[in-house]
Amino acid sequence: MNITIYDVAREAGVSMATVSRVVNGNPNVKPATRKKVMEAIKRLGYRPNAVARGLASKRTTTVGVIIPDISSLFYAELARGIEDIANMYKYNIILCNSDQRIDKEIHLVNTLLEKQVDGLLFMGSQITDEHKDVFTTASVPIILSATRDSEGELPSVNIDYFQASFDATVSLIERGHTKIGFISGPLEDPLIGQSRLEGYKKALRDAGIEFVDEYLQIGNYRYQSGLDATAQLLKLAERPTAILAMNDEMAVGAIHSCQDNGLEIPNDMEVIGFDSTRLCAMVRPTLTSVVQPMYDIGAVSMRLLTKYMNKEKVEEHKVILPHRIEQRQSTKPDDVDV
Amino acid sequence: MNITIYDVAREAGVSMATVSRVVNGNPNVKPATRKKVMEAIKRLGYRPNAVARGLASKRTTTVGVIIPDISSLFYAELARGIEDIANMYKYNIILCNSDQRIDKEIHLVNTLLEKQVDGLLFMGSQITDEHKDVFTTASVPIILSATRDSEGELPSVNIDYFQASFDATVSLIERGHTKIGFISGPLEDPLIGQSRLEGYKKALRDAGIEFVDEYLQIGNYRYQSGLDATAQLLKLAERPTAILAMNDEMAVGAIHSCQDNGLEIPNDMEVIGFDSTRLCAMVRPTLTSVVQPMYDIGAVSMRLLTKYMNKEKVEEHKVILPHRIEQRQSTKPDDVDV
DNA sequence: TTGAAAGCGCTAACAA
DNA sequence: TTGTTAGCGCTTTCAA
Repeated sequence: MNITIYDVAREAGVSMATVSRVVNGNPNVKPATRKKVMEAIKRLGYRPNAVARGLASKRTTTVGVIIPDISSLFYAELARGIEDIANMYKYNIILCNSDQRIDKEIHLVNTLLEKQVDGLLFMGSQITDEHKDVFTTASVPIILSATRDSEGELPSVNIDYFQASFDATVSLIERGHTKIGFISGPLEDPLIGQSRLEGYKKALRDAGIEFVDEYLQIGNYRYQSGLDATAQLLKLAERPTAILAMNDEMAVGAIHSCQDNGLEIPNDMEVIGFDSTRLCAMVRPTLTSVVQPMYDIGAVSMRLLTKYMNKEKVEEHKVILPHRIEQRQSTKPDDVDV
Repeated sequence: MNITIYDVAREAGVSMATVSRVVNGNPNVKPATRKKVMEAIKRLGYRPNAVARGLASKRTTTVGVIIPDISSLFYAELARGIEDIANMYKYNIILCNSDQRIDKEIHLVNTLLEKQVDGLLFMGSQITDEHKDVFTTASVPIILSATRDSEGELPSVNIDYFQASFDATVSLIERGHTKIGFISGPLEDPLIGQSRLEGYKKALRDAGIEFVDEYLQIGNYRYQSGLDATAQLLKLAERPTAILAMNDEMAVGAIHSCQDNGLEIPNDMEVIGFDSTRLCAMVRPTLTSVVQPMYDIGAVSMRLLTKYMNKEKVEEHKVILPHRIEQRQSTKPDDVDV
């Protein structure tokens, strides 16, 4: 059998309550008593049972994290941000991969709630009514991380995808481009996929440039799809002179595809990626990319969650983190005033 | 207040025990009774409390995972393997980043044991006596994943790092190289870092090639260090004609550094990486690399852990997974028999 | 096939 | 400052 708080109490000649106080750092204990208890704990090798504590106190100091795929560079970085802050506040995280499958997502939410997590961090694509149904059955706070619901009812941490994509497109237009290829991720995702496409379209519209259907290519965020999408673009009679890809991996594919076709970057083709992952430095020429602060999104999400869990006042329930464009070699240097 | 098993029992007009049986799929329940209970559960929106269950049953269906850094491509892939298999066996994982800091590792093991995990998966660099001390206080199985203890007492899942490095070096020697640069990770890590260096040295020795101190460069597994290490190698009077790097990221750095210096790959320099991550496809020329099946290491580790947790017979406590070299364009094609 | 009841190891009033 | 005690919500004998 394992050592329990009761064994420690007997060994130290005090009550369970006193041991509990010592273990939990309650100041109402005479130093001498505390010492006795500490010694008994050491002698017995006592290790408090967090499950029993959780049952009695109704707090588990554990939060659930539902993530599409931890093996993706993007989400791994985000997860690291979450875990660092969780760790700072003495929480542990139960991490679950959902593969963006709705049934799995719902199932995981239920499982995590059964496990009595103190809060939930959710990353996914769309928030359906089914999601909202489970969410409302939860008695603990839930935060959307790099994910939004269309009505914007739930607390969330994001960047402004529309604006980021808009800005990147504008920066290309300002360089004189009118034929801009757009390599999107799947459009099923209404709030990231769609928003970014809308940002692109808006920038064109603002500049009086017509949207050309063939310039829109749908990828799957993988290298190969960037390669393929670009091959399609290059086949067009009126081929684009610049490409905006919705993540870095596809952008690297775009660069290579261009190079394979004898184009020189950035002179024959300018390319901008998205996410500004480490990958940007690992390609020649290096990749200009929209910085999406993934680690920060995770960290801020977790920080926000701790506030909800502690029932602190939260003034901003929907956090938008800033983005910017990191210039590297796949775009021409900005004109410099002399 | 939340709905408890007692509420369901009353609603269904049965005892708590019967509800428990239904919830746990115990067959000794009359179908009609089961139906009554199921309906009551649905009506009340009952959600079993896993913490209470854990306390009563002494099983949490949760395993602890201690990983150096989830944001590393290598470990993220491994973690995905772990989680997939855990999920398959209905376990959840509590994931913790250790940053390879011993004090943090020890602390995490203790925290996870307090949380009553049913088992532990440990990834780190070296297993010190301090590690072994905590490990022995655990009453649940612990498995080392991509990590080994020098004495080889604990169950573990690995590849043969010595042999992998040996094989890669031999393949270069067989291509006629005698001047082979070796970009290592930090050598503090005795079982991965050192083993691989030894494999390299042994291959040279077997071929009667002398080990040249300057050909050994120490990196930190990041792109920049591959760039820097290679720059050093290229400065040598007798510069290498081939480079073996201990991960893909550094190998890509090596490729770029060579190209920056006007060398053509693979003609002027052959390069082999390690891990065979997706990165290999994302560089021109594509990178030949030693395949270390990271996902599988995670999956097999978790599978092994389930066996221990179920007290099944395990014939092989130390699993060595096969490795191989994936030929791509950074090495010259093998001679083909006509 | 079902129910009664004794814990699991701890926290948190409350009392002293 | 310390102890007593009643749960927390469930599983698991044991008996019926």
